[in-house]
Amino acid sequence: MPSSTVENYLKEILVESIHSESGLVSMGKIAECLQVTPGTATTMVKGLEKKGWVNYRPRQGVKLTTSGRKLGMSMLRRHRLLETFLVETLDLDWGEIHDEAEELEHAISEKVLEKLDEFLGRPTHDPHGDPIPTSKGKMPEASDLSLLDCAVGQTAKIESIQDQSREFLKFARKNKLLPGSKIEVIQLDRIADTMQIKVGLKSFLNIGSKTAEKIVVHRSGEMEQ
Amino acid sequence: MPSSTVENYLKEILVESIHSESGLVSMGKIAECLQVTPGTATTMVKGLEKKGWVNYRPRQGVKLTTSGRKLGMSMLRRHRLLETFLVETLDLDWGEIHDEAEELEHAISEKVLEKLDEFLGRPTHDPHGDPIPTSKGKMPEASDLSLLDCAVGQTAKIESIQDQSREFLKFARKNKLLPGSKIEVIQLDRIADTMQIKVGLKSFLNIGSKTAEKIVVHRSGEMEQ
DNA sequence: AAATAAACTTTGATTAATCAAAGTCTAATT
DNA sequence: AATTAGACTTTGATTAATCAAAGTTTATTT
Repeated sequence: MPSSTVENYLKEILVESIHSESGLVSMGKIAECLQVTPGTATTMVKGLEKKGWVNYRPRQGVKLTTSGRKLGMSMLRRHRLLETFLVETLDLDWGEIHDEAEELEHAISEKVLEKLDEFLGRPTHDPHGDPIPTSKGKMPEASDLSLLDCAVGQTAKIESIQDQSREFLKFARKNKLLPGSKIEVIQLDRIADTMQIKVGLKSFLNIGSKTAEKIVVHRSGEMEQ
Repeated sequence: MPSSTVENYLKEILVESIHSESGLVSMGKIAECLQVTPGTATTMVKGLEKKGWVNYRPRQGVKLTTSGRKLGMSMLRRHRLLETFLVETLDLDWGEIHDEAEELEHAISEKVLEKLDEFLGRPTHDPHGDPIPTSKGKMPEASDLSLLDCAVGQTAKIESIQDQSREFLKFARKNKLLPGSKIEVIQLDRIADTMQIKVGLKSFLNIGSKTAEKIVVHRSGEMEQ
C-alpha cells in the first residue's frame, strides 16, 4: 500500500507529464511541485523506481510506468471528485477547495469514492473545468486551445481555468470567467499585449496574454452553430 | 500541529477515560486500543506528556489534561459526524463506516467539518446512537443504563449500541435493535443467563447478558408516559 | 517470605521522509 | 579549451513511530 507521500509524487508527476509532450519530468519540477529540496526529490524518485512506478534516468528526468500512471490517475480522480463535492454539496468557496481535497484524497477509500461519485451524479469535470478521470483511469479529452489562440470576432466557450491560486480564481469568478461561460474576442493588440473580450452578453473585460493563456476554451465560431 | 497518530491516541484515551470512572487509563488498554506493543504505548505516552496533552504516572496510568481532552473531543466529533455522513448521505452500510471514518477524521479541516455539520442538519447522535460532541467540545449527556439493568415488564427505548464490530452490528440490524427501537423485557433468568425481549410490537428475541450489556437504553416505563 | 505471573518500562534497532551541505555533471559562456 | 552557473546527486544527520527482546515492578499465590 503506497504512502500518501508516494501518492502525491505520482499525482504531481502525472500532471506534469501531461504538460510536457515528451512525458519526461525533471527533478527540479518535481522538487518544486512537492515543495521539497532537490536531494529529497532524487532520493524519493529512486524509491519510486525501485517499486516500479517510474523509470528514472539520472539528470534526464522521470517517466511514469503503466502502474505509476494508473495510481496517479486514481489520485487525480479522487482530487477532482472531492473538489466537486466540496463546491457542489458543501458549498465551499472555489478558491479554498484545493488544499482541502489535497488532504482528503489520501484518506478516502475506493468504496466511499464510488458512492460519492454516484451521489454527485458521475460528473465529468470538476469546478475548475478540469476533466475527472473515470474509475478505469481514462481521461476525457481536453481542449488545448486557450483564449490566446482565438482571433478577433471569434466566440468560444470556457472549458477550464488553468490557475488554481486563490487570487486568480477570485478574479475569474468576479468577472464571470467560469467553465461554460461564452466569450467573444472583441479586440486584440499584440504589441500592447492586451485583448478585449465580451463575457456573456453584455460585460466587457481587458486582459493580458498571460491571463488569456490560463483560460482554456472550445472554439464555437459561426461554422459550428 | 498534532500528527494523526497523536490524534488517535488522544481520541482512544478519551473514549476509555469515559468508560473508567477514575479517568485513569492503563497502558495495557492504550496498547490494545491502538494495536501497538506495550513498549510503543509507553514511549508514545511520554511524548504526549511532554507536549502537555496527558499526565502520566508510571505503572498507574494516564489522564487527559484539559487541552488533551479538547483535542480528543474534537476527534470524536469528527469521527461521529463522518459516520453520520457516510450512512445518511452516501448510504454506506452501518458495519463498514467505522474504519472509513477512522481515516477521514484526520484529513478533514474544521472548516469543512462545519459545512458538513450544517449540511447534515447538526445531528446530535451518530448512526450507532452515540452522542456527537458539539464544536465547543460538550458531550450530550448519555444514559448509563443497559438492557441488563431493566427489570421484567419494563419498556425502554434503545439509545445506542456499544459494539462497533461488523458482526454485532449485522446481528443488531437483523433484529431491529436500532437506536430508537422500543424494547420490552418479557422474561429474565439470571441463572440461565438469558433474557427474552420484545422488539417493536410483535417481534421476540432471546439474548444473553453479554449482549444485553451492549444495548444502552433510556427507561420509558409507565410512569413517564 | 519466596516464587511466580502479569503489567509495564527500557534499550537498541528499523523504516520513511526529510534537510543541509558538499560533491559532481552538463551546458553555456568567455 | 577553460571557466562558470545551474541542475542534479550524494552523504550524513534528524524526527516520528514502531517492534522485539530484555529488564523491572507490583501484585498474587503458594
